[in-house]
Amino acid sequence: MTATRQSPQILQEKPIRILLADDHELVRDGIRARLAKTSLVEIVGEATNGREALELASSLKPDIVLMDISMPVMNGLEAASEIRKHLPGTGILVLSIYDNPEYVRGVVQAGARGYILKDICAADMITAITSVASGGYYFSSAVGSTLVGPSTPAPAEDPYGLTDRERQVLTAIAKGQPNKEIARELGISVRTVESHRLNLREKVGSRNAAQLYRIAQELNLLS
Amino acid sequence: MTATRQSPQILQEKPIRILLADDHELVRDGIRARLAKTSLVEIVGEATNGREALELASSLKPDIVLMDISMPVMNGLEAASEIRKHLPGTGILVLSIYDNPEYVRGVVQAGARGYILKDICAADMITAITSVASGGYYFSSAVGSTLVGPSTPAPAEDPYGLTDRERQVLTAIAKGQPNKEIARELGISVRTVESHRLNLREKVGSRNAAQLYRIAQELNLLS
DNA sequence: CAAGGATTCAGTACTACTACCGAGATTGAA
DNA sequence: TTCAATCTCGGTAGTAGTACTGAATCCTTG
Repeated sequence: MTATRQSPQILQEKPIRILLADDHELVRDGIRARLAKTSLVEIVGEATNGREALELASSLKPDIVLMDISMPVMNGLEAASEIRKHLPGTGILVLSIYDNPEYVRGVVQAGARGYILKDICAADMITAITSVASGGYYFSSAVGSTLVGPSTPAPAEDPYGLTDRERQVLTAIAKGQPNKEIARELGISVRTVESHRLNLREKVGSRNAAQLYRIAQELNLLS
Repeated sequence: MTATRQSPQILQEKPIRILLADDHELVRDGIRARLAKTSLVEIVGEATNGREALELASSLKPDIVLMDISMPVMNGLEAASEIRKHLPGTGILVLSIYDNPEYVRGVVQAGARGYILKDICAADMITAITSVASGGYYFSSAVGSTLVGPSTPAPAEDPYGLTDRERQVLTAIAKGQPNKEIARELGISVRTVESHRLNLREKVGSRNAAQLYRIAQELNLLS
């Protein structure tokens, strides 16, 4: 319930100590150049992979670890959860090139408190760092929206190649309606419904009605 | 894909224009006092309910609307979605006393880009405002963690009063196993499984196996 | 110990679903 | 037009689940 917060208070105080972790020197150079412009932050160390990040975080005890997800030896995700485990006070800010919702979720679950894209401008990057350092969460506009909502409203991919009619029938089955009722509702014979049912089970590879519910849900056919 | 961003760039630039919306004068006074300390932000208007906030937002075109959720006439949730609809460029930062995950989700779905608690310190409030003004998302540490994860891992309430054995059977049914198989697996007779099945359907009020899947899922019995 | 719930099992009859078979009508693409 | 897919419907048989009744065993709680 209570927020653990040792919050290094910012704004005009002492600089936020940052550990940089990215396997590309070019990226590190870029970040360093950007952050050099302000006295709000100070880079206290650099790592080129996840393991190194973890070790340096332990010894340097930075306020923030700013790191890439994809790194050799140990990726950012693993590194993040390790850091959270051993150094819960350290804020983790992930820098990524992907705006994939799944990535964002994964990263936050691993313990990161922020996710920014590499096309972020200098000012926003500092804002993000400040946010995380203050104990909050920060997300770039392109990825923040993905955090909310029922995970994936999913445009509903259909890997099974179901037909429209089959989808109708499947929906009814998932609602628990018996064939007779479905037939009445769709204005077709019970035998036809049975046909659809059989075809459905064949297509999705399930043994019985109970399993069809799962499929229906997978395809987002239920309200 | 591309982030829409008209980002008023911050830090040492012109102040962020804020519209304050809270039905309690005391709270507004507090916020005003806090924000007066910095030149980064400027309060351009105040509203005491959702409708007023919407109207003032339209006329004043602030960078940020900082508002409470619970307000008379039109609550913060409705106001947020209206503002997003009519003034998509305006950042909405919600100030609340509740750290309820559902609230946070709802608020973000309604269009807010930040959620902070009223016990936030002045510096963090400014950080939050800066974050939202820059096009990002900000969440207080106490609520940010609720954003991630499968909505509700739910400790699985059981409104049906199922017994342990029944739960076992239900799990198997939901996996699509026929009674015979369930019987073998649990080392009991098929008739017993049928009994459990019947009792289950009675307890949860469903007509057939397909519907039991839904219940199983509701109770979080599936991996 | 008595009471009650959970769990176990059985008989009987009926309904629903599954597994094959085949086949006509329609439609859109090659 | 020919072909393939979809949607339609039927026969027959077997399997699975539903609906009702009744009852024995075990375990816990009063």
